[in-house]
Amino acid sequence: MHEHDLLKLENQLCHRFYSVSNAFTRAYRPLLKSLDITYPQYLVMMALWEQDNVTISQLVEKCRVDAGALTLILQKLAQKAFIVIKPSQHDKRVKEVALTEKGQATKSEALQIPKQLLCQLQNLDAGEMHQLKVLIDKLYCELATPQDRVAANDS
Amino acid sequence: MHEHDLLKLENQLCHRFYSVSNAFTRAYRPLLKSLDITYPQYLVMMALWEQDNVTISQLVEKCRVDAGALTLILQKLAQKAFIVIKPSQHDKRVKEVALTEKGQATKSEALQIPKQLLCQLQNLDAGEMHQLKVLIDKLYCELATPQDRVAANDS
DNA sequence: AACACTTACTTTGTATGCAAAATAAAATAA
DNA sequence: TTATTTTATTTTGCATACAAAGTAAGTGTT
Repeated sequence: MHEHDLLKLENQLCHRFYSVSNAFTRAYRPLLKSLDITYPQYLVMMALWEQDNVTISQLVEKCRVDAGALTLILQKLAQKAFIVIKPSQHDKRVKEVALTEKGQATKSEALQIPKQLLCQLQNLDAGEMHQLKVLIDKLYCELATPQDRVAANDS
Repeated sequence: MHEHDLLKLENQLCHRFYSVSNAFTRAYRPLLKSLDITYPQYLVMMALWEQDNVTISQLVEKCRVDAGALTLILQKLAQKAFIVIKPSQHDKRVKEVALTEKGQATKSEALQIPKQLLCQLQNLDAGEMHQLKVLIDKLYCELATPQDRVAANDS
């Protein structure tokens, strides 16, 4: 590849991720509307449906959401009564996040979301989907900062 | 895949794009610092280095940046004297964006950016990189809204 | 126990991303 | 030509993303 081409938008992997990531957010918005949550809030809820009663640090690691942003996201989810945030008994620095009954009940509604979205992606077969995931995971490991990498390998 | 697994974070393609896209932005930040531009501003500059004297609509289409956000991004770039924005003679609705001498000169410095970032991605060989691009492009076509899709196919 | 050090989280300031409404100007219809 | 509709861009309001600074509460050392 010519040096000149290195700066072409078409050749940037980053721009593809930028475009697709934003497209995902837009695609999820109408599906999430009935649940009254945003896409980052949905990520947090998915993490909690998988494992309840976790600390904020654990959510940061699992969801890969910025800690500062997560503070606000959790406040919103608490306002909407999906979760409860309480300080830990053992360590007052730590806060534990737990699903409310409403939060747990919402999981069954949310099951429709991935199904509806997958309908939009019939173009990719299961093999391509898998390959994409493998390649992206490989990419993330190199791209992430050393701290992120440690966290990613732990899981 | 069990229905229960559909909501696992690990199985979400969207979460991978979310993580990697944000990781890219963080990875670019230190590299772009010496140029005094942010990552979205860098996307716009790349588009202009490829084709100068374009309209704002053309930049929206090529960069896939939100039009509302682009207004601010262009104002920032104009403040820093990378570009000049002037209304079109023929159609007063349209604005044309042109690189200044400083903006053009910055391209040679910017050539270092992709090189430095590729050094962080030695894990992926050229074939994998290509495969990744192909799969992501395929994905974008399905994921984008009808309007986006039209624009993507035009290019 | 007093000090330094680390951890968990929040706050702050700046920069988008997005939908929807608003503006202004051109194109089209009547 | 006047009214209607479309197009190009900006504005608005809300929700992150991020780095860096700040706060409070444990830990470790001496």
